[in-house]
Amino acid sequence: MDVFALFASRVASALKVLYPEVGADLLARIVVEPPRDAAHGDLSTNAAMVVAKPLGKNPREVATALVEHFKHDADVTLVEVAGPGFINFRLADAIWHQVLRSIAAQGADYGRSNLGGGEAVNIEYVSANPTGPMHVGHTRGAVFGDTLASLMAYSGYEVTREYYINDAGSQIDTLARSTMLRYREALGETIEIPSGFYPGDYLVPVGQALKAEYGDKLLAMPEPEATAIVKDRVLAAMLELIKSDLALLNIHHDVFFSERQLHGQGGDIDLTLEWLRSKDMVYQGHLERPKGGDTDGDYEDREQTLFRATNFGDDVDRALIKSDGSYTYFAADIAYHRNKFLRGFKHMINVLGADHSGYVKRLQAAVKAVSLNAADMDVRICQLVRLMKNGEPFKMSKRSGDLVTLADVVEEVGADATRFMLMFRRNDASMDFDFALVKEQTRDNPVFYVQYAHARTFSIFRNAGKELPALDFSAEALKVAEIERIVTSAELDLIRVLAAWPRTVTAAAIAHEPHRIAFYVHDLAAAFHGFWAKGKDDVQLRFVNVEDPKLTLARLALVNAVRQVIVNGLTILGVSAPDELS
RNA sequence: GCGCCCGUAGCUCAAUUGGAUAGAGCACCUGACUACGGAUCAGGAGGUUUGAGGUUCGAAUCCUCACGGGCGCGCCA
Repeated sequence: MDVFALFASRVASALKVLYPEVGADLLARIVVEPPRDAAHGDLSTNAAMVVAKPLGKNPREVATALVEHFKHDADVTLVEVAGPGFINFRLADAIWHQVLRSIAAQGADYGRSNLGGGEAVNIEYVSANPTGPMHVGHTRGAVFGDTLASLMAYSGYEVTREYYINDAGSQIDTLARSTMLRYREALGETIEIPSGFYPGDYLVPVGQALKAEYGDKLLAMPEPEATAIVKDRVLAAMLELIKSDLALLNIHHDVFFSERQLHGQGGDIDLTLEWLRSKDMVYQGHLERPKGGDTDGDYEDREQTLFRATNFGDDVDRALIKSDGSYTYFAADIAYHRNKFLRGFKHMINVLGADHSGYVKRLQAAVKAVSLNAADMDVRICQLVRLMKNGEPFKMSKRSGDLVTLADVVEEVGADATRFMLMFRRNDASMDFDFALVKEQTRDNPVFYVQYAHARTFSIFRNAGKELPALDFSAEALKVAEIERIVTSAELDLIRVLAAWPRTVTAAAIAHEPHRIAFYVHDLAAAFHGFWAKGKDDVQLRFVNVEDPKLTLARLALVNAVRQVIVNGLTILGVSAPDELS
């Protein structure tokens, strides 16, 4: 049950009765939301202000008519016009009791919606080059993408989590050559790693595995043949490395899409270019010298094959074929996104790092072109994460191959804290990640704070079992608890927070902003801790009342609802909800 | 030079996507432990939302221009 959605439909039908001429487009702009200031009421709507102008009426006049209408609604105890034409509602306790019952009935599904209507959405995230282990820079996008995927799935979308493997570029040749050196090293040679090669020692085991499998036979082979073998082996090894890094954060993709499979004669890129040509989206032309960017001085004015990206909102048209005749990275990417579209995805989301912000427009142009505007592409940019320790920037070693890795971070602070902290911030602003803070078990640390709230619900049940050993508080018993006994404003306020969960999820899913889930869960934890502490001042507010088992049961139902919603939120975030903290 | 993102309390961040008096935590000050684990809570103080215009019933949010910070710019990937 979503109280806000319920009243949104009541407001809409009231308007239809009062002003039949109001159209659907206008109704769609009406929102029913909690007022910023709780003193204004439980619900607030802008309906009168939205509708007044097109009707040629005064907002307060419309508001007054609506207020009259809602005076007959049994669920409303107070309704009034405020400010320029807001309508504020105060709801009857019975509504909040219904919310509590619906949480008990729906359990893990409380908050789940059919917003997406089962439509397929492709979410591509991480897509780090398969040339080594994941470093900390990849971590934010990985967590963001994975959480967004869970959020969308929870909101009724058919989600595919996808990873694009950039295994076709020249960096892979370099990777293969670097691995070849490690292979020679495994055979006993003394090696020196030239600059430009990958120096990381994660390639050592790959070289050893090649020795174990081939002995020294690779040295005797013609180079192209040996390179092909090494490339296959090292790519597979790097992919396993990345998968195991991601697994540390419980991140698992459904599809690993190889760029290599797009290349080759008659491959997707060939077919895509052919298709683009048939739609007149490709031409031969010249590109302007990049302003201020031609640092190498290797710009050469020549005629080349260009994609009409400007027709789809990009700043300039983009090259598809390099001077050596091979395809550009972007050409492959167009083919890749056409592939996504042909697989049935009309909604695509790409999660990229800040260093790819310049790529957004052309990516969106590509999707518009290959789908003839039938598909949409949202690109979410995750800004940089600055590692901190005790308020000081965490200095990373400049020695290459010695970056802070994802695995380092998880080992240091754990998967839960890593995930939660990275989601406790909008994605489009840079953030500080303080190692020391995340390990503290205090109020300062939001991960701990939320998990403690969850653990506290369990301690309350444990205590209830001790104080009222005869009381049955199984799930079945809680479902038939006398919820009506819950009447104090402190308790009802807590239910009000619980009632906001469904609309929080929906709004977050529409905006593609999973961080809102983290903030909501934190708010709920605060409300719960606050209520808990009231029991210290006022014994009557304690959850367990030995003299009144029925009231106790009703309050345990409230505690259980809080527990359930925290779990629902943490599940989307991919953070565990422990029963007790050590 | 151009594009994208950001600029909110001393610090780290929110703000229901255009809503009412801009809110939390930290730090600072004051209070609450014979305890449903106080690993918490209640309260105080702290703001010209970088600046200047504009749009409208209404702006931190949208538009324009400055200023400051970050990331980019190509036939790289």
